[in-house]
Amino acid sequence: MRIDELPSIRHLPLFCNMATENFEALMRGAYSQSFPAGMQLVEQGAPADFLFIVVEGAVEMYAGWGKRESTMGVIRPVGCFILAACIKDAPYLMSARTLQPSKIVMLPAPDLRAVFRRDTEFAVSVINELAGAFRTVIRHAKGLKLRDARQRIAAYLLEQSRYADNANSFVLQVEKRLIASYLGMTPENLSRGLRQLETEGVRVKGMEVTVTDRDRLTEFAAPNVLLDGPDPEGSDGICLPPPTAIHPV
Amino acid sequence: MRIDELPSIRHLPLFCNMATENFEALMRGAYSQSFPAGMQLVEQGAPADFLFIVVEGAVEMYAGWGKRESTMGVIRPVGCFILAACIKDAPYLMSARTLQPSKIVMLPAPDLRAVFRRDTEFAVSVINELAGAFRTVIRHAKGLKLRDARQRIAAYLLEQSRYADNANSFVLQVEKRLIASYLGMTPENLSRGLRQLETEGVRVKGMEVTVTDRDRLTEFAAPNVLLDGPDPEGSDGICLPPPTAIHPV
DNA sequence: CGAACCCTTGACAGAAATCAACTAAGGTGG
DNA sequence: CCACCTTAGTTGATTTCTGTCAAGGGTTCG
Repeated sequence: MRIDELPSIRHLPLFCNMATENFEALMRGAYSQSFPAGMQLVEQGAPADFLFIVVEGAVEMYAGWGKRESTMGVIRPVGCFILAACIKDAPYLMSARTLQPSKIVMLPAPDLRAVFRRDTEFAVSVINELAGAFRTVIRHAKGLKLRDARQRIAAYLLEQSRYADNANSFVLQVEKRLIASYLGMTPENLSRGLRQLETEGVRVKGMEVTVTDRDRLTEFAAPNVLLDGPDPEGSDGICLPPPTAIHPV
Repeated sequence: MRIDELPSIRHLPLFCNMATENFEALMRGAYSQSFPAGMQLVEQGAPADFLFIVVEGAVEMYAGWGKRESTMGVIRPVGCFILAACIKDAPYLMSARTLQPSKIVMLPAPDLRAVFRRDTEFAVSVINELAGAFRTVIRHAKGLKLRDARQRIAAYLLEQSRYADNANSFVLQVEKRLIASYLGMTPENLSRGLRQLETEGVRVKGMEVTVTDRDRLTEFAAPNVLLDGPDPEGSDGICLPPPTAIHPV
């Protein structure tokens, strides 16, 4: 475990309130490793031996069933994933692979389970992390069940705009086929949906999104704190990363 | 707070490991109340003032968006709901209403948050509850994204059969329109789906389900621990209650 | 007995997946 | 540097699935 990664991990909501002594104990058992893009880190169904922390790069969480596959989210620095499986000592429900060259820290799950039993502040942090992650997935499930494909796209774009300080122009951070999978549709359908949304106040050209009529788009998507935010509350792999704003000159 | 409900609550995984002193402190602030069927207990968006515990009866968790509504799960005795919102001190993401006359215990959320800070065993129980609930919703979301409607129905019936000790005949515990909503489809579609599944090894007549060809149904549904169980891991309103088996004479 | 309400069925319209073809961009290797 | 290959994205044609609307049967409950 290299020293230079410790501060950024220490600042994670999950670890920032625990006793230094316990944090250091936890980190003594940690591995740090760099992976190329496209490397599978976790296979769903495998025993949860490690908690993963993304220090650099990006990791896609996805789930498979037979030949089908669906993106569940993307983890960016600094965030952790598969916390719940480690706690329950149960098989991972999602697979993970790097989208870019990434630096990953792995904490042995038994150490994790031991530490929150003797560090209340850490236990409280874990509780908050899990409660937030739960709420994020509930929102995701609500979106899938209550909105149709075009409404999900519109709400997603509006949410991305909000993350980019309500900028009217911004750049998508991940491939469209990944966004499509995350939103529960095929890439073809996302493509067509984006085209159709041009009449609802948003134009997309390549990776660049421009909100042309915010009121109209807002009326169409009917965004809602109970479905779209205000903010990602937990990091356990159930949302996509925020975009970068394009600020007008 | 009546004395006679305490033992069953005390036996909940959430409370069974905490210090008696802390449990009693928690219960001193609790209200117990009986409600008729069809009573709305919680409205999504409201501040999370209470943790709810179902002592008798049944409670439906559902979410709405505009005019649409979707069932997220049913809580039966003895189970709790909206734990995550109480912990985050954030608005409820789901509404709740009684399906039957029900006896409900309500714990003030601030008490809850105070107690797990000073009772590590309780904190660990909360962690396990939330981790389980998270995994249950992830499974639900995976099912929605990876399976089509008929496959979801088949998997649901097979899961119900498993809960009924792998009985080949059992009785559904909730209205079909509620099951339909939970599975993310209209009642009409569920009805047609059930009809079509007669060629895949299961027959449904009224509320009674009979598995006529388990191998065939299993092949069709391709059930999987990463999607369907083994068991509900958390109770926070994201699954439907198990059926009762009909044992052959 | 009537009034709801649930469930079912049919007919239809709309949505989404699939299949196929084509473009464009990026990377590789000669 | 260019030819080639791979892959993401788009578009169109088609089929399949799903929701909607409407009607009728059955049940429960007042």
